[in-house]
Amino acid sequence: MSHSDKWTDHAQNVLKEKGFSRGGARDAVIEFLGRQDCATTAQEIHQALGREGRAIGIASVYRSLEALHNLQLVQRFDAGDGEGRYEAVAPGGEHHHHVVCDECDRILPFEDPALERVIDKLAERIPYAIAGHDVVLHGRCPDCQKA
Amino acid sequence: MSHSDKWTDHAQNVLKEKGFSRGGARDAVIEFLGRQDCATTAQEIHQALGREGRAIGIASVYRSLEALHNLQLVQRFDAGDGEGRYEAVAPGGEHHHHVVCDECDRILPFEDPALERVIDKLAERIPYAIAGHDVVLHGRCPDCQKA
DNA sequence: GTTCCTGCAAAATTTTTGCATCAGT
DNA sequence: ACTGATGCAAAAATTTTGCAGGAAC
Repeated sequence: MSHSDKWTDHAQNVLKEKGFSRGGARDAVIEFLGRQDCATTAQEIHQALGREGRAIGIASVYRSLEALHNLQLVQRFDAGDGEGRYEAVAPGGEHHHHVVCDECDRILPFEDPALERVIDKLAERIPYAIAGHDVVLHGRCPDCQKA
Repeated sequence: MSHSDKWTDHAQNVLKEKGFSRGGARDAVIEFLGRQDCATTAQEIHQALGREGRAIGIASVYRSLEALHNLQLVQRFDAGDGEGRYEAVAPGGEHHHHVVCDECDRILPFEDPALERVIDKLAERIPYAIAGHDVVLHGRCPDCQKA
């Protein structure tokens, strides 16, 4: 069982537990998210599924993402362009963050255990019940530095 | 000279250096940002200035924010609701981050030197020229935990 | 006087919602 | 059958853009 299968199964299980009925549109969104290795926008998901011959309504994409986000199965963040980006959250909590090129908008994922430790630690002294976090670095990618 | 005066002056100086002409709308936005202690949305800025009797066009708010952001005088981030939030960036680079309540959207700023150190360190091994960063924690605020 | 800023209105985007219909249970 | 998911279209909200008039230099 691959990593993505693990997440898609987990997501479907949680949805079933919460009393959701299954449907083709949300299944397609879940399957798509399960095989991405970085965040995608709702519009990208919609277009990609359309190209694959599994066209679904854009409203269903948003409704699926909303449901998955409410159940903390997907993480939402904004790379700085006002377009929401979504990605699967592994059940174990392992996850990555993003560096965004301010010129070409290219996004690179990265992970850093020390960063996670520091955030977990500072979360303890904040009076909120912390459920998650996003870190977005901004800068110029190697290609744009050359230019 | 207060902290906010320092930033507004700095911002105006940078704009002048870069060849911008001065104008009432952008002045109002800069003055407003200079006296906020946390991030505000473009719409909030527009409405607040209107209430103060200094109504300016919403387009000018966006154009001012865009110019200030390009010059790295303001930082933009998204609390998770798809509405961009902007705040002044101190010349020295000192800054804070945000915790957002997923239920009531209340935002609390916080700062953590250890977090800054870890981010500066990991930025070294990323092939981007890092210019800034945002950290957004998500959770439930004290009031929403009670409810 | 020339250039840049501003405001208004229109447009473009992203996201949400109403409603009829269809699929899952 | 009943409930919930889906698609389409309309609407809402945010942000961008064109253009004419006015302020800054």
